[in-house]
Amino acid sequence: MRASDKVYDTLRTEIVEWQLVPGTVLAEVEQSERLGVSRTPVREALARLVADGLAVAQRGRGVVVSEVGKDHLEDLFVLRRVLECENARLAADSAHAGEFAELAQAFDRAAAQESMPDAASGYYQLVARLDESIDQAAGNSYLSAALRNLRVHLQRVRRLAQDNPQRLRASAREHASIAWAIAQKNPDLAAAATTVHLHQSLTHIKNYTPTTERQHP
Amino acid sequence: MRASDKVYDTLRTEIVEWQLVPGTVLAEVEQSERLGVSRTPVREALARLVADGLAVAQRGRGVVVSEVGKDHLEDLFVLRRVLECENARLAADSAHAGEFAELAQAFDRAAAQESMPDAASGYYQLVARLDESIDQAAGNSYLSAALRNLRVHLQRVRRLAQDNPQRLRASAREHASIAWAIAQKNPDLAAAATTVHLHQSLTHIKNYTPTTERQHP
DNA sequence: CATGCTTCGAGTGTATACATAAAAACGGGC
DNA sequence: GCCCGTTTTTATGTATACACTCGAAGCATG
Repeated sequence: MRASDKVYDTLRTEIVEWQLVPGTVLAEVEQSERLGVSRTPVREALARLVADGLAVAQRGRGVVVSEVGKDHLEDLFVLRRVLECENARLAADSAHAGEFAELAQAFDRAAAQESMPDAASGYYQLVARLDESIDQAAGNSYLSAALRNLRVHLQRVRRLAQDNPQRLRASAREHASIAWAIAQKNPDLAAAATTVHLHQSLTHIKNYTPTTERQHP
Repeated sequence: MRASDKVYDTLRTEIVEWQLVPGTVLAEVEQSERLGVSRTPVREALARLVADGLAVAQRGRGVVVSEVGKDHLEDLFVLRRVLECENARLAADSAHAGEFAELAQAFDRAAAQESMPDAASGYYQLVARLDESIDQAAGNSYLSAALRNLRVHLQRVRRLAQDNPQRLRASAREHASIAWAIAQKNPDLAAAATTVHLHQSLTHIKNYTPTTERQHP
Protein backbone atom coordinates (compact mmCIF):
# COMPACT_ATOMS: atom_id res chain seq x y z
CA MET A 1 0.00 0.00 0.00
CA ARG A 2 1.25 3.45 -0.86
CA ALA A 3 2.35 5.75 1.92
CA SER A 4 0.01 8.51 0.73
CA ASP A 5 -2.95 6.14 1.01
CA LYS A 6 -1.92 5.20 4.52
CA VAL A 7 -1.66 8.85 5.52
CA TYR A 8 -5.02 9.56 3.94
CA ASP A 9 -6.72 6.68 5.73
CA THR A 10 -5.14 7.63 9.04
CA LEU A 11 -6.11 11.30 8.86
CA ARG A 12 -9.57 10.49 7.52
CA THR A 13 -10.24 8.06 10.35
CA GLU A 14 -8.94 10.49 12.94
CA ILE A 15 -11.17 13.25 11.59
CA VAL A 16 -14.24 11.03 11.44
CA GLU A 17 -13.62 9.75 14.97
CA TRP A 18 -13.19 13.29 16.30
CA GLN A 19 -9.61 12.69 17.40
CA LEU A 20 -8.88 15.66 15.15
CA VAL A 21 -11.50 18.24 16.07
CA PRO A 22 -12.70 20.89 13.62
CA GLY A 23 -10.34 23.81 13.41
CA THR A 24 -7.22 21.73 13.92
CA VAL A 25 -4.47 22.85 11.59
CA LEU A 26 -2.88 20.05 9.63
CA ALA A 27 0.62 21.33 8.97
CA GLU A 28 2.53 19.32 6.43
CA VAL A 29 5.79 19.13 8.33
CA GLU A 30 4.05 18.34 11.59
CA GLN A 31 2.02 15.49 10.11
CA SER A 32 4.94 14.15 8.13
CA GLU A 33 7.01 13.94 11.30
CA ARG A 34 4.16 12.42 13.29
CA LEU A 35 3.39 9.75 10.70
CA GLY A 36 6.98 9.07 9.79
CA VAL A 37 6.75 9.90 6.08
CA SER A 38 7.88 12.72 3.87
CA ARG A 39 5.89 15.83 3.05
CA THR A 40 4.97 14.60 -0.41
CA PRO A 41 2.53 11.83 0.61
CA VAL A 42 1.12 14.14 3.28
CA ARG A 43 0.45 16.81 0.68
CA GLU A 44 -1.38 14.29 -1.50
CA ALA A 45 -3.45 13.06 1.43
CA LEU A 46 -4.36 16.60 2.48
CA ALA A 47 -5.45 17.42 -1.06
CA ARG A 48 -7.77 14.40 -1.03
CA LEU A 49 -9.19 15.42 2.34
CA VAL A 50 -9.90 18.89 0.98
CA ALA A 51 -11.57 17.36 -2.06
CA ASP A 52 -13.72 15.25 0.27
CA GLY A 53 -14.74 18.33 2.21
CA LEU A 54 -13.28 16.99 5.44
CA ALA A 55 -10.75 19.81 5.47
CA VAL A 56 -10.53 23.26 3.95
CA ALA A 57 -7.43 24.93 2.56
CA GLN A 58 -6.81 28.23 4.26
CA ARG A 59 -4.62 30.78 2.60
CA GLY A 60 -1.23 30.79 4.23
CA ARG A 61 -2.17 28.72 7.26
CA GLY A 62 -2.39 25.45 5.40
CA VAL A 63 -5.40 23.17 5.72
CA VAL A 64 -7.63 22.90 8.75
CA VAL A 65 -10.21 20.29 9.69
CA SER A 66 -13.59 21.52 8.46
CA GLU A 67 -16.38 22.55 10.79
CA VAL A 68 -19.55 20.52 11.17
CA GLY A 69 -22.12 23.22 11.65
CA LYS A 70 -25.52 22.18 12.91
CA ASP A 71 -26.86 24.76 10.48
CA HIS A 72 -25.47 22.69 7.62
CA LEU A 73 -27.10 19.51 8.86
CA GLU A 74 -30.38 20.18 7.09
CA ASP A 75 -28.59 20.82 3.81
CA LEU A 76 -26.60 17.63 4.21
CA PHE A 77 -29.72 15.60 4.83
CA VAL A 78 -31.58 17.15 1.91
CA LEU A 79 -28.86 15.89 -0.40
CA ARG A 80 -28.75 12.57 1.37
CA ARG A 81 -32.50 12.15 1.08
CA VAL A 82 -32.69 12.65 -2.67
CA LEU A 83 -29.73 10.37 -3.27
CA GLU A 84 -30.78 7.56 -0.94
CA CYS A 85 -34.39 7.69 -2.10
CA GLU A 86 -33.40 7.36 -5.74
CA ASN A 87 -31.00 4.59 -4.80
CA ALA A 88 -33.76 2.73 -2.97
CA ARG A 89 -36.12 3.25 -5.91
CA LEU A 90 -33.64 1.79 -8.35
CA ALA A 91 -32.90 -1.13 -6.05
CA ALA A 92 -36.60 -1.93 -5.72
CA ASP A 93 -36.83 -1.95 -9.51
CA SER A 94 -33.81 -4.18 -9.95
CA ALA A 95 -33.66 -7.89 -10.55
CA HIS A 96 -31.94 -8.45 -7.20
CA ALA A 97 -34.73 -6.86 -5.17
CA GLY A 98 -35.91 -10.23 -3.89
CA GLU A 99 -32.63 -10.83 -2.12
CA PHE A 100 -33.45 -8.10 0.39
CA ALA A 101 -35.92 -10.28 2.30
CA GLU A 102 -33.02 -11.88 4.12
CA LEU A 103 -31.62 -8.50 5.12
CA ALA A 104 -35.06 -7.35 6.21
CA GLN A 105 -35.37 -10.35 8.50
CA ALA A 106 -31.97 -9.56 9.98
CA PHE A 107 -33.15 -6.05 10.79
CA ASP A 108 -36.33 -7.45 12.31
CA ARG A 109 -34.22 -9.65 14.56
CA ALA A 110 -32.01 -6.69 15.49
CA ALA A 111 -35.05 -4.61 16.39
CA ALA A 112 -36.39 -7.38 18.64
CA GLN A 113 -33.01 -7.94 20.27
CA GLU A 114 -32.88 -7.06 23.97
CA SER A 115 -29.17 -6.25 24.27
CA MET A 116 -29.22 -3.75 21.47
CA PRO A 117 -26.64 -1.24 22.74
CA ASP A 118 -24.06 -3.98 23.25
CA ALA A 119 -24.45 -5.08 19.66
CA ALA A 120 -24.18 -1.53 18.29
CA SER A 121 -20.99 -2.30 16.39
CA GLY A 122 -22.56 -5.31 14.73
CA TYR A 123 -25.66 -3.32 13.98
CA TYR A 124 -23.69 -0.65 12.16
CA GLN A 125 -22.06 -3.40 10.13
CA LEU A 126 -25.52 -4.60 9.20
CA VAL A 127 -26.48 -1.08 8.13
CA ALA A 128 -23.33 -0.92 6.03
CA ARG A 129 -24.29 -4.23 4.41
CA LEU A 130 -27.72 -2.87 3.54
CA ASP A 131 -26.24 0.31 2.05
CA GLU A 132 -23.81 -1.74 0.01
CA SER A 133 -26.54 -4.10 -1.19
CA ILE A 134 -28.74 -1.20 -2.24
CA ASP A 135 -25.81 0.34 -4.12
CA GLN A 136 -25.13 -2.90 -5.94
CA ALA A 137 -28.77 -3.55 -6.76
CA ALA A 138 -29.31 0.00 -7.97
CA GLY A 139 -26.28 -0.34 -10.20
CA ASN A 140 -25.68 3.37 -10.71
CA SER A 141 -22.02 4.07 -10.18
CA TYR A 142 -22.44 7.85 -10.22
CA LEU A 143 -25.08 7.65 -7.51
CA SER A 144 -22.93 5.28 -5.48
CA ALA A 145 -19.92 7.57 -5.77
CA ALA A 146 -21.92 10.60 -4.65
CA LEU A 147 -23.28 8.67 -1.69
CA ARG A 148 -19.87 7.35 -0.73
CA ASN A 149 -18.56 10.89 -0.43
CA LEU A 150 -21.60 11.87 1.58
CA ARG A 151 -21.56 9.00 4.03
CA VAL A 152 -18.13 10.03 5.31
CA HIS A 153 -19.63 13.28 6.54
CA LEU A 154 -22.50 11.40 8.11
CA GLN A 155 -20.22 9.09 10.03
CA ARG A 156 -18.63 12.21 11.42
CA VAL A 157 -21.96 13.74 12.38
CA ARG A 158 -23.09 10.50 13.98
CA ARG A 159 -20.42 10.88 16.61
CA LEU A 160 -22.09 14.09 17.72
CA ALA A 161 -25.26 12.38 18.83
CA GLN A 162 -24.94 9.70 21.47
CA ASP A 163 -26.74 6.48 20.57
CA ASN A 164 -29.36 5.27 22.99
CA PRO A 165 -31.02 1.83 22.87
CA GLN A 166 -34.41 3.21 21.92
CA ARG A 167 -33.06 5.07 18.93
CA LEU A 168 -31.06 2.05 17.77
CA ARG A 169 -34.13 -0.18 17.92
CA ALA A 170 -36.24 2.41 16.11
CA SER A 171 -33.50 2.72 13.50
CA ALA A 172 -33.53 -1.05 13.02
CA ARG A 173 -37.31 -0.99 12.48
CA GLU A 174 -36.94 1.82 9.93
CA HIS A 175 -34.22 -0.03 8.07
CA ALA A 176 -36.36 -3.16 8.09
CA SER A 177 -39.13 -1.13 6.45
CA ILE A 178 -36.78 -0.04 3.70
CA ALA A 179 -35.50 -3.56 3.10
CA TRP A 180 -39.00 -5.03 3.05
CA ALA A 181 -40.19 -2.38 0.61
CA ILE A 182 -37.33 -3.23 -1.74
CA ALA A 183 -37.94 -6.96 -1.33
CA GLN A 184 -41.56 -6.36 -2.32
CA LYS A 185 -40.35 -4.48 -5.40
CA ASN A 186 -42.21 -1.32 -4.42
CA PRO A 187 -40.12 1.72 -5.39
CA ASP A 188 -42.49 4.35 -4.02
CA LEU A 189 -42.72 2.57 -0.69
CA ALA A 190 -38.95 2.16 -0.54
CA ALA A 191 -38.45 5.86 -1.15
CA ALA A 192 -41.06 6.74 1.45
CA ALA A 193 -39.49 4.44 4.03
CA THR A 194 -36.11 6.00 3.31
CA THR A 195 -37.53 9.49 3.75
CA VAL A 196 -39.07 8.48 7.07
CA HIS A 197 -35.84 6.96 8.31
CA LEU A 198 -33.74 9.97 7.36
CA HIS A 199 -36.24 12.34 8.95
CA GLN A 200 -36.13 10.40 12.21
CA SER A 201 -32.38 10.19 12.06
CA LEU A 202 -31.99 13.92 11.53
CA THR A 203 -34.48 14.69 14.29
CA HIS A 204 -32.60 12.45 16.69
CA ILE A 205 -29.28 14.04 15.85
CA LYS A 206 -30.65 17.55 16.25
CA ASN A 207 -32.26 16.72 19.62
CA TYR A 208 -29.47 14.69 21.13
CA THR A 209 -26.56 16.81 20.03
CA PRO A 210 -24.89 18.86 22.76
CA THR A 211 -25.26 22.48 21.73
CA THR A 212 -21.81 23.32 20.48
CA GLU A 213 -21.75 26.94 21.53
CA ARG A 214 -19.36 28.76 19.33
CA GLN A 215 -16.19 29.63 21.15
CA HIS A 216 -15.28 33.28 20.98
CA PRO A 217 -11.49 33.43 21.37
CA MET B 1 -2.12 31.63 -9.35
CA ARG B 2 -0.41 28.43 -8.40
CA ALA B 3 1.21 26.34 -11.08
CA SER B 4 -0.75 23.25 -10.04
CA ASP B 5 -4.00 25.14 -10.54
CA LYS B 6 -2.90 26.26 -13.97
CA VAL B 7 -2.03 22.69 -14.94
CA TYR B 8 -5.35 21.45 -13.57
CA ASP B 9 -7.34 24.06 -15.48
CA THR B 10 -5.43 23.37 -18.68
CA LEU B 11 -5.83 19.60 -18.55
CA ARG B 12 -9.46 19.85 -17.44
CA THR B 13 -10.31 22.17 -20.31
CA GLU B 14 -8.49 19.99 -22.81
CA ILE B 15 -10.34 16.91 -21.59
CA VAL B 16 -13.73 18.63 -21.66
CA GLU B 17 -13.08 19.99 -25.14
CA TRP B 18 -12.02 16.57 -26.42
CA GLN B 19 -8.52 17.72 -27.29
CA LEU B 20 -7.49 14.90 -25.00
CA VAL B 21 -9.62 11.95 -26.06
CA PRO B 22 -10.56 9.12 -23.69
CA GLY B 23 -7.79 6.60 -23.31
CA THR B 24 -5.01 9.14 -23.63
CA VAL B 25 -2.28 8.45 -21.11
CA LEU B 26 -1.28 11.46 -19.07
CA ALA B 27 2.33 10.74 -18.19
CA GLU B 28 3.76 13.01 -15.53
CA VAL B 29 7.06 13.74 -17.24
CA GLU B 30 5.42 14.26 -20.61
CA GLN B 31 2.89 16.75 -19.25
CA SER B 32 5.45 18.51 -17.09
CA GLU B 33 7.67 19.06 -20.13
CA ARG B 34 4.75 20.13 -22.29
CA LEU B 35 3.42 22.63 -19.75
CA GLY B 36 6.80 23.83 -18.59
CA VAL B 37 6.46 22.97 -14.92
CA SER B 38 7.87 20.33 -12.64
CA ARG B 39 6.35 16.95 -11.95
CA THR B 40 5.01 17.98 -8.55
CA PRO B 41 2.26 20.35 -9.74
CA VAL B 42 1.37 17.89 -12.49
CA ARG B 43 0.94 15.13 -9.93
CA GLU B 44 -1.38 17.32 -7.90
CA ALA B 45 -3.43 18.24 -10.94
CA LEU B 46 -3.72 14.62 -12.03
CA ALA B 47 -4.88 13.61 -8.57
CA ARG B 48 -7.63 16.24 -8.78
CA LEU B 49 -8.66 15.02 -12.22
CA VAL B 50 -8.92 11.48 -10.90
CA ALA B 51 -11.00 12.72 -7.97
CA ASP B 52 -13.28 14.49 -10.46
CA GLY B 53 -13.70 11.30 -12.43
CA LEU B 54 -12.25 12.85 -15.58
CA ALA B 55 -9.31 10.44 -15.43
CA VAL B 56 -8.70 7.07 -13.88
CA ALA B 57 -5.47 5.92 -12.26
CA GLN B 58 -4.21 2.76 -13.87
CA ARG B 59 -1.73 0.66 -11.99
CA GLY B 60 1.69 1.13 -13.49
CA ARG B 61 0.61 2.98 -16.61
CA GLY B 62 -0.23 6.18 -14.80
CA VAL B 63 -3.53 7.96 -15.33
CA VAL B 64 -5.59 7.90 -18.49
CA VAL B 65 -8.47 10.08 -19.59
CA SER B 66 -11.67 8.33 -18.59
CA GLU B 67 -14.12 6.89 -21.10
CA VAL B 68 -17.54 8.41 -21.69
CA GLY B 69 -19.61 5.35 -22.29
CA LYS B 70 -23.04 5.82 -23.81
CA ASP B 71 -24.12 3.06 -21.45
CA HIS B 72 -23.26 5.31 -18.52
CA LEU B 73 -25.25 8.21 -19.89
CA GLU B 74 -28.50 7.04 -18.35
CA ASP B 75 -26.87 6.69 -14.94
CA LEU B 76 -25.36 10.13 -15.23
CA PHE B 77 -28.69 11.69 -16.08
CA VAL B 78 -30.49 9.87 -13.27
CA LEU B 79 -28.17 11.50 -10.79
CA ARG B 80 -28.43 14.82 -12.57
CA ARG B 81 -32.21 14.67 -12.55
CA VAL B 82 -32.57 14.13 -8.81
CA LEU B 83 -30.03 16.84 -8.02
CA GLU B 84 -31.32 19.46 -10.43
CA CYS B 85 -34.94 18.79 -9.52
CA GLU B 86 -34.28 19.24 -5.83
CA ASN B 87 -32.25 22.34 -6.61
CA ALA B 88 -35.11 23.80 -8.64
CA ARG B 89 -37.57 22.92 -5.88
CA LEU B 90 -35.50 24.71 -3.27
CA ALA B 91 -35.03 27.72 -5.53
CA ALA B 92 -38.77 27.97 -6.12
CA ASP B 93 -39.28 27.93 -2.36
CA SER B 94 -36.64 30.57 -1.71
CA ALA B 95 -37.08 34.27 -1.13
CA HIS B 96 -35.22 35.09 -4.35
CA ALA B 97 -37.60 33.13 -6.56
CA GLY B 98 -39.17 36.29 -7.94
CA GLU B 99 -35.90 37.39 -9.47
CA PHE B 100 -36.13 34.58 -12.02
CA ALA B 101 -38.74 36.37 -14.11
CA GLU B 102 -36.00 38.39 -15.75
CA LEU B 103 -34.05 35.26 -16.62
CA ALA B 104 -37.19 33.60 -17.93
CA GLN B 105 -37.77 36.54 -20.28
CA ALA B 106 -34.21 36.28 -21.50
CA PHE B 107 -34.81 32.63 -22.38
CA ASP B 108 -38.04 33.54 -24.13
CA ARG B 109 -36.12 36.05 -26.25
CA ALA B 110 -33.44 33.45 -26.99
CA ALA B 111 -36.08 30.95 -28.09
CA ALA B 112 -37.63 33.49 -30.44
CA GLN B 113 -34.27 34.54 -31.86
CA GLU B 114 -33.74 33.69 -35.53
CA SER B 115 -29.96 33.42 -35.55
CA MET B 116 -29.82 30.96 -32.73
CA PRO B 117 -26.85 28.85 -33.81
CA ASP B 118 -24.64 31.91 -34.15
CA ALA B 119 -25.44 32.94 -30.60
CA ALA B 120 -24.79 29.48 -29.20
CA SER B 121 -21.88 30.68 -27.09
CA GLY B 122 -23.95 33.45 -25.55
CA TYR B 123 -26.81 31.05 -25.02
CA TYR B 124 -24.60 28.67 -23.04
CA GLN B 125 -23.51 31.61 -20.92
CA LEU B 126 -27.17 32.30 -20.24
CA VAL B 127 -27.69 28.68 -19.22
CA ALA B 128 -24.71 28.96 -16.89
CA ARG B 129 -26.25 32.10 -15.39
CA LEU B 130 -29.51 30.24 -14.74
CA ASP B 131 -27.69 27.31 -13.14
CA GLU B 132 -25.74 29.68 -10.94
CA SER B 133 -28.85 31.61 -9.95
CA ILE B 134 -30.66 28.41 -9.03
CA ASP B 135 -27.69 27.30 -6.95
CA GLN B 136 -27.62 30.60 -5.09
CA ALA B 137 -31.36 30.71 -4.55
CA ALA B 138 -31.46 27.11 -3.36
CA GLY B 139 -28.69 27.90 -0.92
CA ASN B 140 -27.60 24.31 -0.36
CA SER B 141 -23.83 24.16 -0.61
CA TYR B 142 -23.70 20.36 -0.58
CA LEU B 143 -26.14 20.19 -3.48
CA SER B 144 -24.22 22.85 -5.36
CA ALA B 145 -20.95 21.03 -4.86
CA ALA B 146 -22.39 17.75 -6.10
CA LEU B 147 -23.81 19.47 -9.16
CA ARG B 148 -20.58 21.30 -9.88
CA ASN B 149 -18.75 17.97 -10.09
CA LEU B 150 -21.46 16.58 -12.29
CA ARG B 151 -21.69 19.45 -14.76
CA VAL B 152 -18.09 18.94 -15.79
CA HIS B 153 -18.99 15.50 -17.11
CA LEU B 154 -22.00 16.94 -18.87
CA GLN B 155 -19.98 19.59 -20.65
CA ARG B 156 -17.86 16.74 -21.92
CA VAL B 157 -20.84 14.71 -23.08
CA ARG B 158 -22.34 17.74 -24.78
CA ARG B 159 -19.45 17.77 -27.22
CA LEU B 160 -20.53 14.35 -28.41
CA ALA B 161 -23.83 15.57 -29.78
CA GLN B 162 -23.71 18.27 -32.40
CA ASP B 163 -26.02 21.20 -31.64
CA ASN B 164 -28.60 22.02 -34.23
CA PRO B 165 -30.73 25.19 -34.24
CA GLN B 166 -33.93 23.30 -33.52
CA ARG B 167 -32.54 21.66 -30.43
CA LEU B 168 -31.09 24.94 -29.14
CA ARG B 169 -34.44 26.70 -29.53
CA ALA B 170 -36.25 23.83 -27.84
CA SER B 171 -33.70 23.91 -25.07
CA ALA B 172 -34.30 27.62 -24.60
CA ARG B 173 -38.04 27.01 -24.32
CA GLU B 174 -37.47 24.29 -21.74
CA HIS B 175 -35.17 26.50 -19.71
CA ALA B 176 -37.74 29.28 -19.90
CA SER B 177 -40.30 26.87 -18.43
CA ILE B 178 -38.01 26.13 -15.53
CA ALA B 179 -37.29 29.79 -14.86
CA TRP B 180 -40.97 30.74 -15.06
CA ALA B 181 -41.93 27.93 -12.69
CA ILE B 182 -39.41 29.17 -10.15
CA ALA B 183 -40.50 32.77 -10.61
CA GLN B 184 -44.06 31.64 -9.90
CA LYS B 185 -42.81 29.94 -6.73
CA ASN B 186 -44.13 26.56 -7.82
CA PRO B 187 -41.69 23.85 -6.68
CA ASP B 188 -43.53 20.90 -8.20
CA LEU B 189 -43.80 22.64 -11.55
CA ALA B 190 -40.14 23.62 -11.44
CA ALA B 191 -39.13 20.03 -10.77
CA ALA B 192 -41.39 18.78 -13.53
CA ALA B 193 -40.01 21.29 -16.01
CA THR B 194 -36.50 20.25 -15.06
CA THR B 195 -37.36 16.59 -15.57
CA VAL B 196 -38.82 17.37 -18.99
CA HIS B 197 -35.76 19.35 -20.02
CA LEU B 198 -33.31 16.67 -18.92
CA HIS B 199 -35.31 13.97 -20.65
CA GLN B 200 -35.28 15.91 -23.91
CA SER B 201 -31.60 16.67 -23.51
CA LEU B 202 -30.72 13.03 -22.93
CA THR B 203 -32.89 11.91 -25.85
CA HIS B 204 -31.19 14.41 -28.14
CA ILE B 205 -27.73 13.33 -27.05
CA LYS B 206 -28.53 9.66 -27.53
CA ASN B 207 -30.02 10.23 -30.98
CA TYR B 208 -27.45 12.64 -32.33
CA THR B 209 -24.35 10.97 -31.01
CA PRO B 210 -22.21 9.19 -33.60
CA THR B 211 -22.05 5.56 -32.54
CA THR B 212 -18.59 5.31 -31.06
CA GLU B 213 -17.76 1.80 -32.09
CA ARG B 214 -15.13 0.43 -29.77
CA GLN B 215 -11.75 0.25 -31.44
CA HIS B 216 -10.10 -3.12 -31.21
CA PRO B 217 -6.36 -2.51 -31.49
C1' DC C 1 0.27 55.08 24.18
C1' DA C 2 -1.16 53.92 19.61
C1' DT C 3 -0.04 53.12 14.95
C1' DG C 4 2.76 52.19 11.20
C1' DC C 5 6.74 49.96 9.16
C1' DT C 6 10.24 46.60 9.05
C1' DT C 7 12.14 42.40 9.76
C1' DC C 8 12.13 37.71 10.98
C1' DG C 9 10.19 33.23 10.78
C1' DA C 10 7.23 29.55 9.72
C1' DG C 11 4.92 27.44 6.35
C1' DT C 12 3.61 26.19 1.76
C1' DG C 13 4.83 25.84 -3.40
C1' DT C 14 8.09 24.03 -6.57
C1' DA C 15 12.00 21.57 -8.43
C1' DT C 16 14.91 17.69 -8.54
C1' DA C 17 17.34 13.49 -7.17
C1' DC C 18 16.78 8.80 -5.74
C1' DA C 19 14.23 4.36 -4.93
C1' DT C 20 11.16 1.09 -6.62
C1' DA C 21 8.00 -1.52 -9.16
C1' DA C 22 5.77 -2.82 -13.29
C1' DA C 23 5.69 -3.47 -18.22
C1' DA C 24 7.95 -4.37 -22.44
C1' DA C 25 11.63 -6.37 -24.90
C1' DC C 26 15.02 -9.67 -25.48
C1' DG C 27 17.18 -14.00 -25.06
C1' DG C 28 17.39 -18.83 -23.92
C1' DG C 29 15.28 -23.18 -23.41
C1' DC C 30 11.85 -26.51 -24.80
C1' DG D 1 8.45 -21.56 -33.58
C1' DC D 2 6.52 -20.65 -29.09
C1' DC D 3 6.69 -19.88 -24.27
C1' DC D 4 8.75 -18.55 -20.06
C1' DG D 5 12.29 -16.25 -17.41
C1' DT D 6 15.36 -12.45 -17.09
C1' DT D 7 16.81 -7.97 -17.99
C1' DT D 8 16.24 -3.39 -19.20
C1' DT D 9 13.72 0.52 -19.42
C1' DT D 10 10.40 3.64 -18.17
C1' DA D 11 7.15 5.04 -15.33
C1' DT D 12 5.50 6.34 -10.70
C1' DG D 13 6.33 6.86 -5.51
C1' DT D 14 9.10 9.13 -2.13
C1' DA D 15 12.44 12.17 -0.01
C1' DT D 16 14.66 16.47 0.36
C1' DA D 17 16.49 20.98 -0.84
C1' DC D 18 15.37 25.59 -2.22
C1' DA D 19 12.41 29.74 -3.14
C1' DC D 20 8.76 32.60 -2.07
C1' DT D 21 4.84 34.39 0.23
C1' DC D 22 2.17 35.54 4.13
C1' DG D 23 1.71 36.37 9.01
C1' DA D 24 3.17 37.94 13.30
C1' DA D 25 6.06 40.12 16.42
C1' DG D 26 9.01 43.79 17.58
C1' DC D 27 10.76 48.33 17.17
C1' DA D 28 10.59 53.04 16.04
C1' DT D 29 8.08 57.19 15.49
C1' DG D 30 4.26 60.49 15.83
